[in-house]
Amino acid sequence: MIRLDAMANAAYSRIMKRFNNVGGSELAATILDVAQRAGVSVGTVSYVLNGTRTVSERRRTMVLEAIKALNYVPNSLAQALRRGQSRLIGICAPDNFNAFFAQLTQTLEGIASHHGYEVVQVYSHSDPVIEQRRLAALLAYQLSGLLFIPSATTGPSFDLLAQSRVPTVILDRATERDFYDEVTIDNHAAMEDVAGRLIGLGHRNLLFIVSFPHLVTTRQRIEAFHRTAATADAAVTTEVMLRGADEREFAGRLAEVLARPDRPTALIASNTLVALWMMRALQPLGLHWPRDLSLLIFDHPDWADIVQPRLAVVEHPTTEMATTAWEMLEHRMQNETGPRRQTLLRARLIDAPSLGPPPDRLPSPRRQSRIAMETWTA
Amino acid sequence: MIRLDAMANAAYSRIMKRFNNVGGSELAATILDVAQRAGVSVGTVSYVLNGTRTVSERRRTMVLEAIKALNYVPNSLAQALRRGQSRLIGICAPDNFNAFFAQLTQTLEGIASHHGYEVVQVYSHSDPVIEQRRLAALLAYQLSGLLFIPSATTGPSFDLLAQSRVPTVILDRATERDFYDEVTIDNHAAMEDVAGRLIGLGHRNLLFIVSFPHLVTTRQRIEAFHRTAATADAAVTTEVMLRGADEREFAGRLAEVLARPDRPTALIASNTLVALWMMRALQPLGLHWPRDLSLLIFDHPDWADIVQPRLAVVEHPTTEMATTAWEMLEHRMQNETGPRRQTLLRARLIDAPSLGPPPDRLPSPRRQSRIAMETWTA
DNA sequence: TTGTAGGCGTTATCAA
DNA sequence: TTGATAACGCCTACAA
Repeated sequence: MIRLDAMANAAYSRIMKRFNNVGGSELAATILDVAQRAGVSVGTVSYVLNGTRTVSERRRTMVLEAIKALNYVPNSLAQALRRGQSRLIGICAPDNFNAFFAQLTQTLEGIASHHGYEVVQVYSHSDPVIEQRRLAALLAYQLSGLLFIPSATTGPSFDLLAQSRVPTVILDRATERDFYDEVTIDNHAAMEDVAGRLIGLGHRNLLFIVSFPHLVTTRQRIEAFHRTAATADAAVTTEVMLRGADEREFAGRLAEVLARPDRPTALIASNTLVALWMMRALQPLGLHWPRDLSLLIFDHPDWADIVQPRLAVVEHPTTEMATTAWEMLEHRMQNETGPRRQTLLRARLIDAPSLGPPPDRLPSPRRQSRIAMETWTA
Repeated sequence: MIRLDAMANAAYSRIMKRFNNVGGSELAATILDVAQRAGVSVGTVSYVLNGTRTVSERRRTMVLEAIKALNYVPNSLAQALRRGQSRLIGICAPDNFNAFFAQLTQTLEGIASHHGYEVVQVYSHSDPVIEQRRLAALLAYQLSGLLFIPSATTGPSFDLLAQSRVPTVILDRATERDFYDEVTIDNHAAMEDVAGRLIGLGHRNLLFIVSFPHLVTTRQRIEAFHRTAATADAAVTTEVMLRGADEREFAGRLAEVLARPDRPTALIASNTLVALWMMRALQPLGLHWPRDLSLLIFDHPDWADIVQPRLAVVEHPTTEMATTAWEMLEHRMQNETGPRRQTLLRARLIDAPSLGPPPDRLPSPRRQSRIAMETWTA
C-alpha cells in the first residue's frame, strides 16, 4: 500500500480501459490526459482552466493546445463533488400545462444558464406526495439552489427543504411561513382592481371561479374579492365557486348558477385552466359577452384576444418574477444567513370588450356573499 | 503516507468540518457517518443500500436505523462519479411557448423520474448557436441519455453529439442523417389527410402557412401538400406562405393574399403560433369561417374549441411520442451499438365546424402551385 | 459474512 | 512558478 503500488494501479486501470475500448467509442479525455500530453501536472491544467493561479505563458499554450487536441471538457460531476457545489439549480413547478408556469420556467432556465448553471426540472402535478418525492430526488444532486412553486402552503416538502438547507426562493405562491425568500404577486391589489372595475361598471352579482381554494394566492384573492364588494357604495353579492376535478360536472354547476334569476353578471376566472373550462361551459348556454355577462381572466392566456369579443385579463409579470427570483436566489446562495426577503409584484388589468355594464332587467340584490361549499377533489 | 496517517487525516478533516460548523447548519451525513453510528464498515452500508450483497439481519437493521436517525441520503454526484453514470437525462427543446413541446417535456419528465432519472432541461430558442452552447454544457454532466428536438436538420449540435456518443433519441423532427434513433410524426400522411379533406369539400385554392421552411417536418408537409393537390381530380392551386418574424408584417401579407380575386378558400396553419397569428390577422378582415373560408390547424392548441365556430385540428400524439422516445432511449442506453430505429407516429385529423365548402362565387383556378419567396428571418 | 482501501475526475494545499 | 497528492462521497474488488 505504498505510493508506487497505487500509481501503478491507476495507470493499469487506465490502460485497461483504453485497451478494452479498442475500435469502440473513445473514452472522454480527462485532466490527466491533458496533463500528460502537455507535459505538465494536473494541477497546472486545473489552474489554467480556472485561472486560479498564474501559469507561465509557455505551459499555458501547451495546455490549451492539448485541450483542443483532445477535445477535453471538464467533468462537471467531478468538479461538483470536489467543490461541494453542483451548479445545478432545481426548479419544482406544478406543471407545464399552465402557460404561466411553462413560460416562467423557460425564462428561469435562460437566466440560470447565462450565469453558468444548469436547471433540473421536476413537476409536482399539484400533488404534495409527488412533490416531496421529486424534491427529495432533486436534493440528492446537491443543488446549488432551488426555485420552488409549492403546491401547498405547508407539508412534508417544507420539512425536506428545512433539513437540506438548500438556498431556496419561493415563486408565485406565498407560504405564510415567514422563513423563505419569496416573490409573489400582489393578489389583494389585483383583485381590488378587478372587483372595483366590475362594480364600477354596475355589476352587483360577481362570481369568482377558483381551482385551489387552499392556496394563499387564492385565499388572498377571495379575501380582497369579498372586502372590495363589502366596502363598495352599492349592495354587491360576491360568490366563489370551485372548479373541481370534473369538467362536465363543473359545466353543470355553472349552468345552474347562471340560470338563477339573481344570477351573477360578471365571471372572474382565477387562471387559464378555469378560464378554458368556463368558456367551454358557456358555449351551450347561449349567453353572449359583454351583453349578457362580463368575463375576466387571471393569467393572460395567449388566446384571450382570439375569442370574440376579446377577453379582459390580469397579466402576470412573468419576466419580472423570473429576474427577481434569480436575483434573490443568487443573493441567498452567496449569503446563506441574510434576512428573509419578500417581493410583491404588481399584476396589470388589461381591459377588453368582454367587460361591459350588466344587462338591466336583472333584479338588484341584497348585499351578501355566498361561498360554494362543494367539496373539492383533486 | 501509510494507512494510519490517511485515516487519522480523514477523521481529523471531518472533525474540523463539524467543529467549524458549531451552531451553524448541520453538514449532510455521509456514508461514513452512517457506518460509524451503526458500528459497521462503509462497505456494509453501501451493500444494504444497494442490495449488492447479503448482509446479516442484525447489521442490516443497525444500518437502517442509523440511516433514519441521521437522515442520510446518498450523494447522487458521488454515486454518479463512481459509477460513471449520472442518471441525468438531458432534454433539449426549442421552447416552452409551444404547448406541444411543453407537454411533451413534462410527460418525459414523468416517465424519466419513474425510472429513477432526473431531467436537465435546456432550450435552444430555435437558434443553432444557443443550442450548441447549451448542449455542450449539458454534456459536461455526463448525461445518461439525451432527448433532443433539434432546431435544424444539421449543424454543430450534431458534431457535438457525435463526439460525446451520448445515447440520443431525436423527437418530432427528422434529421435525414440516417444515424439517430428517431420518433417523428408521419407528416406526409397527415398532410394528405388534410389536403384531401379540403379538396373533397370543394376547395380549389389552398394556403399553407409555415414557420420554419427548412425543417424536415415542414418540407415533408409541403411536399405532401403539393403532391396531394397535383394528383387530385380537379385543378387545385397550392400556395405556401412563411410566417416570418414580424406579426404585423405577416398580417399585412395575409390580408393581401385574401384580397385577391383568386384568393385561397382554405387556410392551414402549421403550428399553434402560426394559428395564433393567423386568427389575429383574420379579425380585422371581416371574414367568417366556414362561410368565407375554412380553417385548419396542425398542433391542437387547447383553445381550438374555444373560438367559435370551433377549429379543426391535427392532433399530435404527444403521450405516445414521449413513451416511444423513452422506450427507444432506454434500449439505446443499455445497448449502445444496436441498429438505428425509427418510429413514425400517426397524427389524427379532428373535424370541426371550421371546415366547410368554399363560397361559390369565387372563380375556379388553373392548376398551379405558388411558393411565397419572402425571405425568412429568424 | 465482513472490512479495507483504491479509484472515479476534480480542486486545492503543501512543499519545493 | 510548479509538481505531487489528499480529499470530495461513493462503490466494489480483494482480502480475511
